[in-house]
Amino acid sequence: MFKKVIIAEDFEEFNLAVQQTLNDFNIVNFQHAKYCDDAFLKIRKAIQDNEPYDLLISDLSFKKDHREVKIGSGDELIQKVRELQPEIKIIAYSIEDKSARIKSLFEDAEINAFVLKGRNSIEDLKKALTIISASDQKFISHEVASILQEKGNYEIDDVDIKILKYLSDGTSQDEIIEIFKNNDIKPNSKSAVEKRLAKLKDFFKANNTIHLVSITKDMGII
Amino acid sequence: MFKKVIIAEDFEEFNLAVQQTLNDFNIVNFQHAKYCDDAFLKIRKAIQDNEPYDLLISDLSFKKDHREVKIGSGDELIQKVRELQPEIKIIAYSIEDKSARIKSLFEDAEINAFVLKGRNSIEDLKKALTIISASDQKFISHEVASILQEKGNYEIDDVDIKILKYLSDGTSQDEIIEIFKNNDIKPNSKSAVEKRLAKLKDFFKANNTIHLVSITKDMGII
DNA sequence: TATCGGATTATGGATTTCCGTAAAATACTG
DNA sequence: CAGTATTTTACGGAAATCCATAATCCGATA
Repeated sequence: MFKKVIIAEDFEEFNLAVQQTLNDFNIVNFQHAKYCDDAFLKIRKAIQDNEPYDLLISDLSFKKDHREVKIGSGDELIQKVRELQPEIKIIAYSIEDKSARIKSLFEDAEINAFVLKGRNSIEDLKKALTIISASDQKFISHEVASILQEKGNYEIDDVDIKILKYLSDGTSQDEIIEIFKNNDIKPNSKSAVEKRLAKLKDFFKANNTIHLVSITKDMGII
Repeated sequence: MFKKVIIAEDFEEFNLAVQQTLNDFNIVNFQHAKYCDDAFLKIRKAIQDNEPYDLLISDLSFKKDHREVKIGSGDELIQKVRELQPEIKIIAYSIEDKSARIKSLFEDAEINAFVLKGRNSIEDLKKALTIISASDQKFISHEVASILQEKGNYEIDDVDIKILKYLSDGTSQDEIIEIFKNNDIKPNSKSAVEKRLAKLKDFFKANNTIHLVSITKDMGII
């Protein structure tokens, strides 16, 4: 079982529950941070002191408040920690159930477990701890397990997302093309953008561009 | 202080924290429900037994799962409870920070306190309990307090919302007009809908309709 | 009933988006 | 290098939306 754990979680309620769970596993050496920045600093410090953490339990969404932060989301924190300390085990612990985001966590940041906050999340957290401490097996809450099997959104690339984001931000297609040209983004012709939008509308079964933006917002893609 | 409390909250973590807080106030007679339906039944039963609750602490968003429910959100639960038992005190306890929703809770359902889940929510919960048990004063977490002062969205009516919802659902303006005509919704001409959209875009400072839908989605209006 | 004001509806032209076709550029293959 | 395939770009007409103006309806009031 894990010896030294760090929790990144802004809500007291979840912190309390996680700590209680760790106690149940007789893990007493843990710390928590309410901001991603703090968590990252602690992890780096621990490495320097040659006493690295062997598990990170991190929330994904952190509330913004008065404090200015460098790392604003758990996704970023996890990514940076994975680079800094590749062998650390990571549990994402979040209410997030958007497939795009979870998928990218497993594929890009290579998290070891995803525990969905919900009616029985503590149970899941215990399972995750048991499984990933004993092996390199992954764990994912069953409510969202299916999304890992989903045939990929691999057809949707970075440029598509950019277009969608700009659209949802009130930018017209003409303006987007201008921006793309000024920033040397590769397909930047009127018809290329139009074609991509047509493809996206087809893919997401959207009736029109408004619908498309609405759908992709709901799915957490933008 | 309150004698008999019911908590409607689907997350174990929050239930635990709230119950601990009640214990701190020496409130021992409380129950909790993970589904709105259950909470409502308990409240009704308590009235019939002549032992009504004097406080409801309710979350707003409840996760959907396999179980079929009649009351799907805290907003609905609160509304129904307020009708059933007008004198009960109600604390909304939620992560929700969309002004439209909070405002309507105070104005329509006349909740007594709104506690925002966040880094210091337990502190706020204690304040709310103290204040509303002793008087008819309202409490609202300071992070969202400002929105009650906001000049109203009173310019936006039911038809506006309908239009926005249909748009975000992929319906074209022409189709919306058709639907309005078939359902005898009062302004149902091309230009009336266009005029309303122009007004909304002006109000929300949206560049175009896509932007408008995106903004109103973010604000929780649709 | 006459008239005023506000809201709704009608109309038409400018702009933007939509969508199909075709040319041009680029990549890949033998 | 020729030939094929894929991607990007160009063009143009159809459709939808945007926007300003004008006509019409409808309730309130004296």
